[in-house]
Amino acid sequence: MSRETGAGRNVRSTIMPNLSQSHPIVWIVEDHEILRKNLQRLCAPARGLNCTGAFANAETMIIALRKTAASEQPHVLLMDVGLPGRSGLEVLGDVIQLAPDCRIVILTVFEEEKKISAAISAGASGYLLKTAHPEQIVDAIHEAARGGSPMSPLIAASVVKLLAKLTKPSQPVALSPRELEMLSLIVEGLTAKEMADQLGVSIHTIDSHTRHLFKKLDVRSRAAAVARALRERIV
Amino acid sequence: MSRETGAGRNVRSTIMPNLSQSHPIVWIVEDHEILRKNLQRLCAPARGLNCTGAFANAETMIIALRKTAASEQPHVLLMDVGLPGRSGLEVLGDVIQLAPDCRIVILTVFEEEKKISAAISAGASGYLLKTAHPEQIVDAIHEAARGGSPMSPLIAASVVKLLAKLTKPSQPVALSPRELEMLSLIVEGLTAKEMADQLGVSIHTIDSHTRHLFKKLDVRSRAAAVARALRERIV
DNA sequence: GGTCACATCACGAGAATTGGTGATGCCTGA
DNA sequence: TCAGGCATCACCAATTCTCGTGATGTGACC
Repeated sequence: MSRETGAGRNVRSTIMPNLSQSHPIVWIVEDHEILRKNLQRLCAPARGLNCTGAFANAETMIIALRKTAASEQPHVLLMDVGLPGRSGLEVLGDVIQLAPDCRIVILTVFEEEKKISAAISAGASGYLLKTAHPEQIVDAIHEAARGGSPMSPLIAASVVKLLAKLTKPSQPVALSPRELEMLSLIVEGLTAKEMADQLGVSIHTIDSHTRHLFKKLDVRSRAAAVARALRERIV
Repeated sequence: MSRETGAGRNVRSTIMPNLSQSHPIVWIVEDHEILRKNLQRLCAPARGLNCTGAFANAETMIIALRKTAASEQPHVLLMDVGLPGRSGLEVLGDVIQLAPDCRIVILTVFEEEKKISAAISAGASGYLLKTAHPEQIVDAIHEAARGGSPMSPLIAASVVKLLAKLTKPSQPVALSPRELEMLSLIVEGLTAKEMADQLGVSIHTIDSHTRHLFKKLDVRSRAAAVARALRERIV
């Protein structure tokens, strides 16, 4: 997807070099030197980009970022998160702290769900497979600068799968309205007495409903009931 | 995914005997007639696609799907989920039930987070904005058939935002390792005695830890502790 | 009209939880 | 060396929860 849509984006930059100020500032973190140089070349004014920093590792990038004035901070940070595993995602927090508006695009080889979700939690915006074509990378950087989250379809598939897992309703248990109410109040942390007061019924009633609820949920304690309720999104 | 099928059915099999077999079968649901015809034209063998169904609404599509042999079911279903709001996402469950291997690509106008997450929960794979270019749509269908989840960067941004919200660690409470263990076991539904047995310590110890835990979590019951733990992803 | 699910209420016993208070030993960092 | 955090254990009292076994009334459904 994302063909070269940017036809009219910045063809004029070759004619009017000053316009490069409006080009997204791009920083690159990539340990492989040749790849880094290639990426750097790719983010040229001719493509509407302005690469002002390229680093071999995340640490030096952070150090540089610390010394950079807000106006010169990158709009998009293209980060290789390779096999090493370390040194990549850990610094995302620092980046966000130092440059809250910087969009982070991860460049990765594998599509491990774990790493992807970790990267998202850490604040990354886009995810590209290293197999992406140069034009796709350029497009992605522009999309990211524009507030989008460019990602390779295969990575997106992982993200979708994850999100589906996290949001699926899954309410196989049929609870009566009253039982559902019990469950909600228990989850709220109320004691049986408080529930009775709040609902204006006797504690015995609460007790009875609760026991039916337990039977349906197949649990033997309020704590376990809460666990089931929250995990299966019943409440 | 599962492309092995498609044996007969193509009129042009006389002309291009075997080629179209490898083309993903595409179905389209789009109420706007002109748009539908355009999409239909787009999914042509020349682009490596094989559109065998185009419907004005989801209901007729489902009816058709019910009558379709597994081997002729679509590999990719392109669905317009327009303003009506209804009639779109509700049927996704049916589609998945009838054709589990069918990848569903949503074509939408807006990027509402709610609808997007609803669609994902319902089982959609890809999400395109209607502003996408024809070639992007074709690309997306191929990506979907290949198991990917093509999505417009803006939509992906919503998805990422959602996922980030759902997976953010948020552990402002500093618990000791032992207290964390208590919490985990409580969430598992164990009683204090069971915890004591499992950990090989006295129930008094469990008791004490649990009370410290409660103090830190600012709760007064195991149920409430479980609620906090799960809601804030402490466990 | 009978059955069934549901909401309501009740008693009683035993188990579990919670809340004080206090003590001992271990380890770590200042 | 010493304070402080942590894990461990203990006793005691009050409260709460869990469970068994009831009961009544109401509405839905066949």
